[in-house]
Amino acid sequence: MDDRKYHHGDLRAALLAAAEAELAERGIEAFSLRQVAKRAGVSHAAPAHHFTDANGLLTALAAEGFHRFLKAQALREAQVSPDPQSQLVAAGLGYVDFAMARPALFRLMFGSDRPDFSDPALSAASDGAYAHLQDQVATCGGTVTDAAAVWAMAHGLADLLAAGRLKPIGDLPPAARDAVLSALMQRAFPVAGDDANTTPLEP
Amino acid sequence: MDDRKYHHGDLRAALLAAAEAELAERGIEAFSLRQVAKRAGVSHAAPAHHFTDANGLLTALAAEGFHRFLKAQALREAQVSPDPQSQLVAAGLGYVDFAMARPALFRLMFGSDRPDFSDPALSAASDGAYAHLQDQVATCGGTVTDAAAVWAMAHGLADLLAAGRLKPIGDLPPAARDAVLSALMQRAFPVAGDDANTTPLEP
DNA sequence: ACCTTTATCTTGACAGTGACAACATGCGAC
DNA sequence: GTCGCATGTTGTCACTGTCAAGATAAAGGT
Repeated sequence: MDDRKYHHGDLRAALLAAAEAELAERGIEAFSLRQVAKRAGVSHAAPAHHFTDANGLLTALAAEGFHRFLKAQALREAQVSPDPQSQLVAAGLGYVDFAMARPALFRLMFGSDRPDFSDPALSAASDGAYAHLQDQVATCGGTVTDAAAVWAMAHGLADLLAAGRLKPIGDLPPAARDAVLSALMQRAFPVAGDDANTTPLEP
Repeated sequence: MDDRKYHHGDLRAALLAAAEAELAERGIEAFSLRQVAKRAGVSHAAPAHHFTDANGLLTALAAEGFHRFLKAQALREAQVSPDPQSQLVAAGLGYVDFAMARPALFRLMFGSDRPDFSDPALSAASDGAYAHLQDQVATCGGTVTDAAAVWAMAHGLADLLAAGRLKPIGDLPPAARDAVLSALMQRAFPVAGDDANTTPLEP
């Protein structure tokens, strides 16, 4: 019944999938390379040929995570009107979607020292996510500080919700939750001309 | 020269201090119980008598962290006028202060599965921190949603700054940074009567 | 076709880790 | 004083990540 061949064919992808499953089930703190290998049905030293390190695997996984991260935002953006403000809020909702759907992966990407951010693939993926935000804020006519505000609000909501805090919001039905989150996102970047506290903080 | 006695005297406190130092130097991912014991000058199994587990030590450390966390906020609050708005913003600055001063401890408290939050001491400490925020927002006449907004903004800023992201803000000189952070905190909770986008989200 | 090179995977070893058990020490209650 | 028990130690076990050496098969040259 064991139809595995000596050469797996696409072990790299299989290991990434196994690693993500392990991450989701065990959490990042209990992550074990040998366990991942066992899950992929392969010897404990096999991963080293595709990812040099345990951290190497996590680095690749984080990079893949950032691509899915952008995809989650794109999904939300496609569902609203194309005006810049709506797009920005939608991206924020996608940010939270991702964090709640894959809390362990989210934590790996934003709250772990293990991924090597000097790795070209991860660095590029990470920078891409930041560039997307920056673009959106710029399109809205916002400053660097505005970008920081939006990012901080989205990230704070995402991180707290992923950690199971903020229950009053996390336990809301999806529609109601989206409404609250949208309102909160808009606080971070009030539309221009609202009132005094929206005067640009930077020239 | 080794004047240590068989019974340490206050090993519990020494272990907590050693653990915090290890956490700061090695990071949470490389945290090792045996290393902590060695640092405290004690055998590898000694910690088990004061904290049952490695996680038990981290739980106690997190609890202590929450107390310092509140202290960092109190420090800021004492430096501004006693009106509720200023106090709330000051608490946010204290939140960020703590995260930047002790990023590893911050991560242990807010982004780790290892501390046991069902532990009475940690639970109480954690609840205390949340209660403080809730009180402040209530004093300002804010709703539960307002509390979430303030919390998310402060937490997002703190987490991103602790992770070394948000460089444009993190690299600012303290005074300028405080100014920006204060402005961002105020976005999360615009003073009542500002304009339309501040209409309460909840009755 | 055959042989060589190379990538892929396995087996075996080693030091370090957390947890447990068995034992040593000495503080404090009586 | 001596005895109980909290406090520390030593020894061991299974597990982990990493490295080295060997096995297998795919690819490429002749």
